[in-house]
Amino acid sequence: MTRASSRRPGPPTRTERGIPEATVARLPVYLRALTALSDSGIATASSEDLATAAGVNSAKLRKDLSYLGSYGTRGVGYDVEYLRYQIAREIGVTQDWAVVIVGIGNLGHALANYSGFGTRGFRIVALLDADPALVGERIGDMEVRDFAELEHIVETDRVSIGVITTPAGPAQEVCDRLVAAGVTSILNFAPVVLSVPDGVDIRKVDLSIELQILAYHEQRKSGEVALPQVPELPATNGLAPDLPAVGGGVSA
Amino acid sequence: MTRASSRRPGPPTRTERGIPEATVARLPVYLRALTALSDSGIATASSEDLATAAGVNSAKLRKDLSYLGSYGTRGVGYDVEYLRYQIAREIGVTQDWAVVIVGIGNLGHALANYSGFGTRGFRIVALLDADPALVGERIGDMEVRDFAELEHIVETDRVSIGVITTPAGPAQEVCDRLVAAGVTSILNFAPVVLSVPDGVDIRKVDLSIELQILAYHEQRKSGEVALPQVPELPATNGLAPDLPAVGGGVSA
DNA sequence: CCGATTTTGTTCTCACGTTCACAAGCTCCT
DNA sequence: AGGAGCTTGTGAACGTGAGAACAAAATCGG
Ligand SMILES: NC(=O)c1ccc[n+]([C@@H]2O[C@H](COP(=O)([O-])OP(=O)(O)OC[C@H]3O[C@@H](n4cnc5c(N)ncnc54)[C@H](O)[C@@H]3O)[C@@H](O)[C@H]2O)c1
Ligand SMILES: NC(=O)c1ccc[n+]([C@@H]2O[C@H](COP(=O)([O-])OP(=O)(O)OC[C@H]3O[C@@H](n4cnc5c(N)ncnc54)[C@H](O)[C@@H]3O)[C@@H](O)[C@H]2O)c1
Repeated sequence: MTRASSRRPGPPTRTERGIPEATVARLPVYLRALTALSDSGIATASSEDLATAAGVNSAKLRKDLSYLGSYGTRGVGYDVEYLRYQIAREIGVTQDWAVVIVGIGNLGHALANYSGFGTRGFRIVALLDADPALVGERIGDMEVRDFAELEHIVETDRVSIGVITTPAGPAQEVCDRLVAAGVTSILNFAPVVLSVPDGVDIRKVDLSIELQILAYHEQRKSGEVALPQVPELPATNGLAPDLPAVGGGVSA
Repeated sequence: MTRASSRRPGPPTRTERGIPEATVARLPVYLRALTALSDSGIATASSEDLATAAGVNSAKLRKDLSYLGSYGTRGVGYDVEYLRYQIAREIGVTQDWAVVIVGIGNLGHALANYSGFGTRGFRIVALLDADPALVGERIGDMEVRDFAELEHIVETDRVSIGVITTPAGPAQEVCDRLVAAGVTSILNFAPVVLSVPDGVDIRKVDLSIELQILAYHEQRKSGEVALPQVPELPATNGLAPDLPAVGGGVSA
């Protein structure tokens, strides 16, 4: 099977060319914490200070940073500006990435109005929508353009990141168009599972899911160990035979 | 959280009263997939079908579902309606949870206008803002109310979930007020690390972080193994001595 | 120049999460 | 009725991540 892939028997994945995904997800948090410290005029910070600012354990922070290299000074700590630059470089936000937003409804408007992206390594180069009534509307210093211009814009501005804020229905179709146009990273707000070819990264932001996760824990808090729990399994079976009459009998 | 852990030394965490966090985070995805199947008039689905719809591996899906109980039928699959109800019950969205949104700016407006929460187990009971100019504004069938009414509303409507969409500055203060008022679950959109007492759950949605994670992978794609990489470590040290002259000498 | 002190970088161990693989169990066909 | 064919539920192997602990390096005071 996958035995042929055993290159290094002893050393466990040296730094080589890969930072653990869990670490990658925390680097932006450290970056933000460092920026805050820098803005406060703090020049040096220990792993303990940084960990507190980032809301993590200091051992974890040190291990995370160690994947980037040895940027601290023992007995002293980390130079805030220097480390900030190193992390920004590692993430790739030392220069701006061009971004298009597709679907300028409620959420698209909010994103278009948000000023926080420009200061964090991203530049919104186009707001696209398929609705002719929206095309031409000005939002800040930008104008909503027709979704048909996608391919042209992606090529001209070398866009590699796309944000989908359309309804769930057209999301896959929009996604396919983005990929075909050359976009290789997608941030999806629509509540659907998008499928993309290899080589394209996709991340989703789903507010309903976040709330439902909170609800799960909330339920546990109130009921603690109580919970009606319902007849977990009726001794024999009784699964398919008797539907629990929740949403009414489904046709089909 | 890590309190009552050492109860059973031998058996590996029987179903008891705890579903792995990673599984909890996927249950809402399964719930949505089941709802979609149900809407399509499909009465039964195999783990393979479900896994495809949810965008996960079928073995993972089966293991996840096994934490809830034995709700499938071997050789057949899962009854869509039945399983949907069981998951909804486990998550706790068989009845609605009351939610307040604090900070009715760009993002707050978008959330207030969103109709998707009501159908997924949540009921927005109040839109709160500290800005007198906003108070009284109507959004859909709701009216923006003064943040000062928070305590009253939380008590009256038994609110347990709060959403923070204020700027980063006042977020911790708003968070403290929410907690003091009795809210025990918080969804935070402000780009800050909030600290809350034990017993309060907090989740964050951070768009800049999502984009930066995409940027990291994007950078890897283009440069592959290239990347200027910069003098990773100057042979000796050279860390603290020579600041990289990025932000100039800070007064610390 | 040396030892005390501080803090990093790393190693080790344990816990958690994912995937494979297959016996157990169900339905349907002959 | 009995076997063939599916599909679930789960034990076991494997991989990743978290945290404790500590040796290695750097500063500072004497
Ligand atoms: N608004 C929220 O707070 C919120 C919360 C959670 C999730 N979401 C999700 O985010 C997405 C957007 O939500 P919204 O409230 O902004 O919806 P919306 O209906 O206000 O906006 C959707 C926009 O997409 C455009 N659009 C539709 N089809 C298109 C296509 N094929 N190509 C280009 N543009 C197209 C529409 O013209 C519209 O302007 C939805 O999937 C929604 O489920 C929104
Ligand atoms: N808009 C976006 O697309 C977007 C994207 C990413 C992150 N965010 C974050 O989400 C948050 C909200 O963004 P926004 O664009 O809606 O900001 P915004 O400035 O439009 O709205 C903030 C609202 O909060 C209210 N507010 C301020 N202090 C308050 C207090 N103490 N109590 C109650 N209300 C208070 C303000 O009156 C205002 O209405 C910010 O933290 C922002 O960084 C927004």
